[in-house]
Amino acid sequence: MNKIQAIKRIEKLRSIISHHQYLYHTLDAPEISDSAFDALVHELNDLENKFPDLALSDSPTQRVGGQPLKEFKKVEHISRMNSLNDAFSQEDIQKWLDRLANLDIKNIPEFYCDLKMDGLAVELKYVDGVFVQGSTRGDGLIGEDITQNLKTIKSIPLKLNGPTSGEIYIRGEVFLTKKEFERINKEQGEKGGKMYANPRNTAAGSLRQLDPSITASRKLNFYAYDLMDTDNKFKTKKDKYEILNTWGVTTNPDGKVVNSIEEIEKFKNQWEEEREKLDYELDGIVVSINDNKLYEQAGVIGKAPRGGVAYKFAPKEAKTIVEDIQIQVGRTGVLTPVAHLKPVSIGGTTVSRATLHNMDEIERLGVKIGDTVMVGRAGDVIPDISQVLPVLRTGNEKDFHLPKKCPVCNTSIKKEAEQVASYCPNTDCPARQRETIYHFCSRNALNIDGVGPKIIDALMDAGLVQDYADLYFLKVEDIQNLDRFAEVSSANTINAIAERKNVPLARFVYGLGIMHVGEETARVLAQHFHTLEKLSEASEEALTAVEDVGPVVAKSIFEWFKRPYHRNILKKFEKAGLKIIEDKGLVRGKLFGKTFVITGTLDSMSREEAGQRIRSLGGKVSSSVSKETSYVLAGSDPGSKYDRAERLGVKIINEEDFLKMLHF
DNA sequence: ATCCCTCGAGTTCA
DNA sequence: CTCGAGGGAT
Repeated sequence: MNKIQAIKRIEKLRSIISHHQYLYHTLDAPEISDSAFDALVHELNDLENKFPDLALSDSPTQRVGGQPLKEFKKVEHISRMNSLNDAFSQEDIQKWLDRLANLDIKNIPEFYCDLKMDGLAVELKYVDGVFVQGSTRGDGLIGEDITQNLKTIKSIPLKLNGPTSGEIYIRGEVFLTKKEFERINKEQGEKGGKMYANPRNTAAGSLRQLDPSITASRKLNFYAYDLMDTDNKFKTKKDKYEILNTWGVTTNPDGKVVNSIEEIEKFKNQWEEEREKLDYELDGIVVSINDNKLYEQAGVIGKAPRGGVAYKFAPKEAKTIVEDIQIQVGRTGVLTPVAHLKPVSIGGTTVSRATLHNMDEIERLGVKIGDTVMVGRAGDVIPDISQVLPVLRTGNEKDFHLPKKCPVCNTSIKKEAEQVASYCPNTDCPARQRETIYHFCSRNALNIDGVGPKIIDALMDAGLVQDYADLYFLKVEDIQNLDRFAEVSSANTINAIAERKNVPLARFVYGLGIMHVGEETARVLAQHFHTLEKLSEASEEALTAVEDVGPVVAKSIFEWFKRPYHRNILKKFEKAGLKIIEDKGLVRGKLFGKTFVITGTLDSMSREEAGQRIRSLGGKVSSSVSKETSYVLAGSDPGSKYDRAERLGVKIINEEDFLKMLHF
C-alpha cells in the first residue's frame, strides 16, 4: 500500500472506530462484534506503525475510549488507568522482551501470569479500611462514580479485613458468569427488553444502572488485579495479591508465577484450551513483570505500561475478504453458493472457504464479492460468515447473482416458488452423478473404505464408471492403467469394493440416494418391506402407509424405482453378484419404544456403535432432543443437546448407566 | 391452517 | 451444527 492509499485508509478507519467507540462505550449498544472492532483497531495500529508520521495524538488508538455518561458523578482517578498493549503470538512476547532489554531490563527472573477476564476495569477506594468509592475507568483519567452499584457485588468487601487507617486504592475487573449472562438475557427477552450481545456488555449495562437494586439482582463478580502502592511496600505482584487475599479481596485463583517465555507460552496454551471449562469468558492472559520495581522502571508509553502485556487468545473470528462467490452443485441438484476467502487463520487453522447456504443468506448478510467480512466457526468447526463490514467498501464490490444455467451441465436452473434453494433439474448432470457415487461409498451407506472423491473422479474421468453399480465390475488392470495408481493401491480399491458384496438392506437403500430418503427413512423402509424386491414394487399408497412417509416422500421413492435408468442399475447389481441382506423387521427388544439422543464422546465405544446397540434392542436414536426423548446419553464434553435436555427435563444418563441398561 | 418434532442435506480442515 | 422442509398431531 502506498502512502496516498494509506492516508485515505487511515482516515476512514479513524472515523469508523470513533463511531463504534461511541456506540460501545457511551451507549453500551455496539453494532459490530468485539472482534470486528478489534480487527479494525489492529489494522489502524499496523498502518500507523508503518507510517509513523501519520500517527496523530488524537487518533482513536491513542485513547482508552469512552466518555462518562452525564448521569453519574465524575471521579478523578488516583493515577491514570491505563490499558495494556496486546500480544497475539510468541513472537510478540519476544518483541516485548526485546524492547525491555533495550531499556536495560534484562533476564527478568519472574513473570506473573494472570487470567484476563472479559469484563470492565474499576477502581475501588477504601478509607480507614472502609469502602467509600468505586468508579469505572472512563477515559482513563476520569471515570464515573458507581459506588452504589459496586456495593451490591458480594466479592467486593465493604470493609477490609486488614488496615484500618489510610487510603487504599484497588483495581480489578468486574465480570459476569456465562450462566448469569444467559439468565439475565432470558429475563430481558421475556420482558421484551433489550438483549445483550455478550457477558461483557451485560456487565457494563448492569454497572450503569441508575437504580442499584437492578444491579443487585444481577450477580456480578470481581477479581482484583492491582493494589496501588505509592510507597513501594510490596516487592512483587504476587505479594500484592497475597495481601489482597488476606484482606478479603479476591484475585483470580488460577494466576501463577512463571520463569521463562516457554512457561508463559505453556500457561497461555493451557488456558486457551481450557477456557470453555470456566464459567466466565476469557479473552487472554496478562503477563506482568513480577518484580514491582522493574515494572515501574519499564515505564509507560502512550496509554500502555510496558511492564505487562495482554496476551490474547487466537480470536474465534477473523477479518478477511470475499475474493469470489462460486456455485457448487450437490447430489440433489441444489445449488450452494460458496465464498472463496482470502486465507485467514482462525483458532489455529487456515480457512479459505465458507458456505453461504443460499441466496436468502446472501441477502440477509448483504455480502458482495470483494466485501470485507468477519468469519467465525459455527459449532467451533464449520467456517461461517457472521457479518459484513460495509463501512470498508471501496465501491468496487460486485453483487452476486445466481446463474441462469447450471455451471456444470448448462441446464436451466429451477426454483420452486415457496422454497429457498435453486437447483439443477438434470439428473444426469455430471456434478450430481459424481456426488451420488460419493454418497453411495460413504461411511453410513456402503462404507467402501478408501474409495473417496479422488479415486471416483479418476474412474469417472477415465470413463470406467458411470454409475455406482459399475464399481462392482472394475478389474485391477483397469485401474492400474490410470495415472497415479500403483499396483498395490489398485488391488486395495478392488478389495474394498469386493468386501461390500453383502450389504444390509437399510444401508443399500440409503446408498441409492433417493430424494428425501436419508438414513432413518431407509431404515424404516427396510423394516417395513424386508426385501428390495418388495420395496421396489410398492405402490404409492403402500409407501404412504409407512410411518414417517408422506405423499412427497412416497412419490419420490415410487418414481425412482419406476425409472428405467434406475431399474437397469439394479439389474447390474444383481449381475455383479451383490447380495442384499434381508431386513428382519422391527426388533421388540427391551429398549422398544425408547428414544435416545447421544451427545459428547463415549469411552468404550463410538457413538455409531452405541446407536447400533440401541437399535438392536429395539430402541430409536434421534438427532435432536425434545420432550419425546426418553434418554439423553451424555459422554464427556457434551454439546448443546445436554443443556436442552436439562431445560426440557429429559432424563440424562451417563455411559455407565447406559452400559447397565444394555446388560440387564 | 398451524405447531412441533424429526429428518435430510450440506459443510471445512487436518 | 444448523437450516429448511416433510409428516403428523391438533
